[in-house]
Amino acid sequence: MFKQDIIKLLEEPTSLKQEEILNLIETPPNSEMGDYAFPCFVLSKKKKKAPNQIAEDLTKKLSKNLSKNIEKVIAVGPYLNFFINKKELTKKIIKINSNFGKVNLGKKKKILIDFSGPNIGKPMHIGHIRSTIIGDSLMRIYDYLGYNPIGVNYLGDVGLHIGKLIVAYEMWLDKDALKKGPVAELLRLYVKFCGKEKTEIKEGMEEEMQDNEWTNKAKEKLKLLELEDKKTKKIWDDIHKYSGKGFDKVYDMLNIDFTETAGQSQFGDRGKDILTNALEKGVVKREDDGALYIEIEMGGKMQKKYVLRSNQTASYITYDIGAAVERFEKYKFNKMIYVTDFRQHDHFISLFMALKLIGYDFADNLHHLGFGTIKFGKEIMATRKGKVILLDDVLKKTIQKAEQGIKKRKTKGDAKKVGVGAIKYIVLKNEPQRDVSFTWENALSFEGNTAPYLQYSYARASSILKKAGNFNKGNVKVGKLEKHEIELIKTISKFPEIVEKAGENQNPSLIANYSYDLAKQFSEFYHNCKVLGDENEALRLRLIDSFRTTLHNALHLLGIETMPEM
RNA sequence: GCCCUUGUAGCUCAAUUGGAUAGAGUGCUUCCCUUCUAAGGAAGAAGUUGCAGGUUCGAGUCCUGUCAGGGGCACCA
Repeated sequence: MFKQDIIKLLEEPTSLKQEEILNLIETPPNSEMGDYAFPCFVLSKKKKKAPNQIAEDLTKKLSKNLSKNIEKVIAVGPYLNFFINKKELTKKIIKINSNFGKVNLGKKKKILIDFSGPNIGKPMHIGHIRSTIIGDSLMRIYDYLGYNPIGVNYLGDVGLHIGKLIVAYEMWLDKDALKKGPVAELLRLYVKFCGKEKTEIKEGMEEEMQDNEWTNKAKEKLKLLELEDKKTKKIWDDIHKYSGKGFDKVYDMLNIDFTETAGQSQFGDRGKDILTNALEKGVVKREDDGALYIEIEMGGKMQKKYVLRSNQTASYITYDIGAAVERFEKYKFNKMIYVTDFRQHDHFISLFMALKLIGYDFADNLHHLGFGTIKFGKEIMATRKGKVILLDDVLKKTIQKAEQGIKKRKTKGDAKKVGVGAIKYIVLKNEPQRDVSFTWENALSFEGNTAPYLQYSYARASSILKKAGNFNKGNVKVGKLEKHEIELIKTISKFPEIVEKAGENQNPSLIANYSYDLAKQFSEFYHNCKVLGDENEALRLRLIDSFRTTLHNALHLLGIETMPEM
């Protein structure tokens, strides 16, 4: 929080730019050494002096004109260590309000985030959920940073899996089951179809290349759908409707909203138009058999990227081109982030290049945030084989476990908030691009670095404030501070820069890790500093209140809810 | 074959974007509920950061090579 003071102090004597200094400033390994540190190595070349000597010289210079917020500077070897004025920091921290962490960095610029995008007909499993939860968290982070985030849910409603589902729907649908549990019934149909199909697959044969009775049936249905055959269309609409119900239930439970939900199928025609125009301009070329392609540089070589099939039907990239252009026209976004599995990375790179070549300059502002796979045991989940862990089941179990805990301690906690929070946190605490393994043991663990631990520390803080009743919210005298108080205050003060960094790096895990650090600092404080009845009660109540606000905001950015008791 | 990505404590992950003694959780061995919620706190054991070179004041982090896992290279999505 007082970094600016240090930068100002260093600017003149080091003749470095403010930004350079900011990047160099770091935190010493432990707080007895100082609160901020400036390493002098960079200066040693310029000044042709040993860094240790420079540190000492600077100490003498700076000590003369320290600001109110900086108490002391000392040289420790080649480092210049600053001690901030803890009383001043404390005064600031106890004054924070619910806006703490918000900053108008984005100036209302529009960021469109494409996330979740489940395939209709397939249930959401613990693998899909990563895009959903990361995307939602990014929305919240950019909102805090003063951007205007737009969330788009791009439903996968085209492709061979739809054809398969239609075949299965016609043959084996159990209507009652569909009404009772649409998601489960659609999954049953899909798995049954794939089971039949599988028995006919010859070893080593790729799915699309297959020429077996079942796959052909599915392709047949797709063709009918494209020709707008009424009966087929009706089934497709049903699948849309029923799986939509399943999705809504999940989004509702997870408390996730979208600005817009749109099926991929809506953008095929637009994509074709764009490509036809580009063909006239010569950017897109036609193969003898009628397929359209665009030449893209990949890995140093020019490669053909097909954008329309020879039978003139749209492929994945055709839809995406249409969708990107329509979105840009509709929202005039400054930036768009696609949040999907990292396996699609090459696809998005080609998409961006294709758009750029066709002449859309907004292509420069498109990003792909690819995240790793969720593995269960050693295997990746495959819906096809029915080898899925349904999100529904995971949530049900965690909520149940939370209920037991609440019952045991006879408090008023909200089991749903605890269970949902636990799952979100598991997804968010890891860096997006890494693969993560899902284990039931982790999902049901509520101790240590977990959301329930964070919520628990919030509840404890709330409990103290409740017992205190009305407390002084005006000026409080700040006396001598104890070690645990100082650590907590310092951790709270870091929150705003963590939010910025998370936005910059499109990485919610930074906030998750920070939240844990914050809660841990509070727990240590809680065990070491008595609040009620203590001579520092007034100040400590204010401090707890600030802690609670900060943790609440941090968890809000992760989409995790808090409660006063649990 | 080409390209991307990951390798850190038994397990799951951090490490201030190149900085000071690589930290947490979990599991294991102990201690603390007459004290603001024990979903908690304290202490201990546990590491050649896959391996080998290089770059420099300094490398878990950057470069090269190598080994191992995962993925991509379709007119599939």
